[in-house]
Amino acid sequence: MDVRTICLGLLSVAERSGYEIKKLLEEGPLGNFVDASFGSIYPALTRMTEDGLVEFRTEEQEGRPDKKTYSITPRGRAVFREALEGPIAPDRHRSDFLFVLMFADQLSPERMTEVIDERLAFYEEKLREIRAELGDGASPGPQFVAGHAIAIFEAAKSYLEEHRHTLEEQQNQRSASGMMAAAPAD
Amino acid sequence: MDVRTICLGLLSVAERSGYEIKKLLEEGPLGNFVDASFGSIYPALTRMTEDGLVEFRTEEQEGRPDKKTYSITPRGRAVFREALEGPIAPDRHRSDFLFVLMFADQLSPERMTEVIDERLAFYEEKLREIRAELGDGASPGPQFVAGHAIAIFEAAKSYLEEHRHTLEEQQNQRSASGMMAAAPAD
DNA sequence: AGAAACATGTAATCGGTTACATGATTAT
DNA sequence: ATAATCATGTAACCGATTACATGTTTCT
Repeated sequence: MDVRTICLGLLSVAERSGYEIKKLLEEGPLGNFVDASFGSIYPALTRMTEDGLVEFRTEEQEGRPDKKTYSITPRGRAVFREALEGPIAPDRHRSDFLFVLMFADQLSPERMTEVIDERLAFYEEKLREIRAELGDGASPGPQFVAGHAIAIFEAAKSYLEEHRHTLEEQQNQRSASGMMAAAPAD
Repeated sequence: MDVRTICLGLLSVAERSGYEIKKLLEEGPLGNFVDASFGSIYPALTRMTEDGLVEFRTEEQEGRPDKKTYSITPRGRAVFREALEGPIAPDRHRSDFLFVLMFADQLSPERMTEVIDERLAFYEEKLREIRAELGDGASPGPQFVAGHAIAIFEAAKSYLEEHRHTLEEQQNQRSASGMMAAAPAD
């Protein structure tokens, strides 16, 4: 999903400024699965205005740049509808954390404990965050997405809690066997 | 994690060619959480050879380009160790699927059913795939990563199965209420 | 006093993808 | 026959990130 489609989607629900779009992507349920920076949002909005997919109204403000509130045009809606009906690209879940754990046997016991504990703390905070946001008034779409985020964070957390010992036990063996080191098997 | 570190990691376990690295990233447990294309792997390997992090031995072959089998050098190992000890970037999970479901109320019932059924089929295939790969002989790291993939795919699958009705019921309501259409609330 | 929120925009850079180039062997 | 696997490499392109530029108000 490119930044243009993302903006179009958010604007299909309500009119918003570029700044507000960024905030929604940081804080909303979508925050966990979609991302875009100011440096991509503002140019996308400008370009889509040229293409007639969105239009904006300027609200004058003191002390700040004038706020540009964008709304989607009928053409924009049509383009977005096509995006919703077209093929959906597969998820891409990149995890440096899991990459690091792949090489568990090269980690010191302290490092292992550190990264795992940090991760668990992260999951807990994330879960608290999402549950706080999740007011009961949300419509089905956002509600579903937030719930999905909770489901997978919880699954990841439980898995880590229940299986960390498989990584930590090995650590003990390595410590126990002294300085034999050398490259382990695949 | 950049491509260089990824290659270094795989080479820290055993010597491999660029082609084999690509295959491991497609098929191994890491396949779900790490990615790199030939167009980035080959240049990375060349550059790391120049930097003395890896070295290669050429195996002559007929009918194909000579195979270059890379192995990690002590300096490469040191660099990789540093990467393992440095800060771990947060996961980035991008999902066009969830983006689309965010706008559930703009989807036709047929489309909704289609995307959900496709997704469930995808989860099932993916799970079969991972379980097939997951020989019992794997070392703790890879075993953990594969298990993690299974855990989150299963969680996602269950969540979708158990909550798809929240999206589909709304669809019925829309159908029932006729052609009232118009923009829904946030 | 200082940080964070509000608000938009541009330019340089960059890592990575896609497509191209080449071509035999093996499995379906 | 045709597709897939094996095998490396380059070049063009591209979307996006990061940093820069500017400046007030409000919260801590």
